[in-house]
Amino acid sequence: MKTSDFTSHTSQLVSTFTWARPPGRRIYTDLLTGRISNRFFFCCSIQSDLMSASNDLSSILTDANWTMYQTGTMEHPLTPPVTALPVMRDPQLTNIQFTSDFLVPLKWYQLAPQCWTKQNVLEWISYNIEESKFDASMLSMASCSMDGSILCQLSRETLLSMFGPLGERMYHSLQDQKAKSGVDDLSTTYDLLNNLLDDFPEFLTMSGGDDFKLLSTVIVNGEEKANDFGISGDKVNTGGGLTPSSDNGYESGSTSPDSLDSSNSRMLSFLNPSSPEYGGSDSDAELSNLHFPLSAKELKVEEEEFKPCKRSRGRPRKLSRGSEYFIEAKKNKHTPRGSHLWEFIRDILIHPEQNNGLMRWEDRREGVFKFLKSEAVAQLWGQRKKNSSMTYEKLSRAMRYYYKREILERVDGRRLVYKFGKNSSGWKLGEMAVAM
DNA sequence: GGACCATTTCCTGCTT
DNA sequence: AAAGCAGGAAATGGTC
Repeated sequence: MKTSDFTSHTSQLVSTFTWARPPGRRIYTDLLTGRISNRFFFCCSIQSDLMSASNDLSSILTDANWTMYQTGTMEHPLTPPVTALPVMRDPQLTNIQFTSDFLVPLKWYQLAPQCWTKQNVLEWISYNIEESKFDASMLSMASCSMDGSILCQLSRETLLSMFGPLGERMYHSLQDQKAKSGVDDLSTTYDLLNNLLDDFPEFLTMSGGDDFKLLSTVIVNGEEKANDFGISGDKVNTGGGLTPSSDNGYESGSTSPDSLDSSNSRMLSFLNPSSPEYGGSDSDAELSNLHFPLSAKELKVEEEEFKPCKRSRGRPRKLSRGSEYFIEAKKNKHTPRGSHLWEFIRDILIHPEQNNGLMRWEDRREGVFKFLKSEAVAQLWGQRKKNSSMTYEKLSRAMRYYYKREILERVDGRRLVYKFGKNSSGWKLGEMAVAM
């Protein structure tokens, strides 16, 4: 394979390892905040995920719509081949498949469920819906917003609850797929990527910008492996802050398609409620609220549905009836006390080895600091608060409230720069030394 | 159940 | 033009 070939298909490789690109952020956020109908969201969320994964923006959407609309007898595009799983025969290949020239993202039936991306999960759902002629209106939004690692954590009862009449089928389908894939996929994928990067060092430099990010850690049979690709800063963290994943061996990771790179979440697990350090679990609780009452025909996105609808001010209600089950599985306790925004910010700053370039001190002695990745910090804060629609704009409003309480002081004329005030604590070097 | 706190969300206007 | 800042207003979730 030539380097140029590799370059031209980078996004396809990346699609199997990353998801950090947020092209659908606005649409996604607008949906969560009620500006766009759920029906539109269904399409957008799929597209959003796909944009992050591939240059082909339409295939999964096409598949989903195909499923919803199709009444004939054509073969479904997501239908697994009748033949044996092609990829599982080759333990060297996991989320990517080599053809003569390219790297091609694999389908759900070619992967262990634990390795499924959100797209793969959607494909799997789509396939089963089609096979069973299931009415999609029964489906919970929660089922459309998780990746395989989360899916695999769900109990049979949760699946039954989530998929209703289709639950039994989905459960068995999942079990079948698990049984078919006894390969240590991620482990080999990790090694494979390492080898690829050895062979193609250019890859490290062509991933600049915000287009995508490599995973900095990979979970292998319940253990994360640090990325040792030697990249730092915006692209990849070099591996500090590893945390064990959840008990069953699968890390739930971030659940928002537009949110912070899950690697960042792990890097900052000390700040993350899903990490053992916090004892809670991260989830997109709001998503499970969003039952999309769509039938197949209703999936057509009508123009008027794009019009933003005005929503009420303030924080939207979190839970609705019917979603408790999924939330139950994800959420343990309420937010621990003492986890205020300014403390969250402080904790990022005082763990420089783990803050992954999110923020930095401008003047440590004076308590002046700067956001380097404002949206990423906001996303992380959103994860902490189980709020997938958090933005820097909102976070900064909360920050500005601290001026009055003198927890923060204004720093005029400098963007993204704040200063701790006299009512903040725990950031001064002296204080920290005492604390230790 | 209500008061209160700490945000969250939306908004308009302004500045960089 | 886009992003960020400022701050009012209204709303929520959690705690007491």
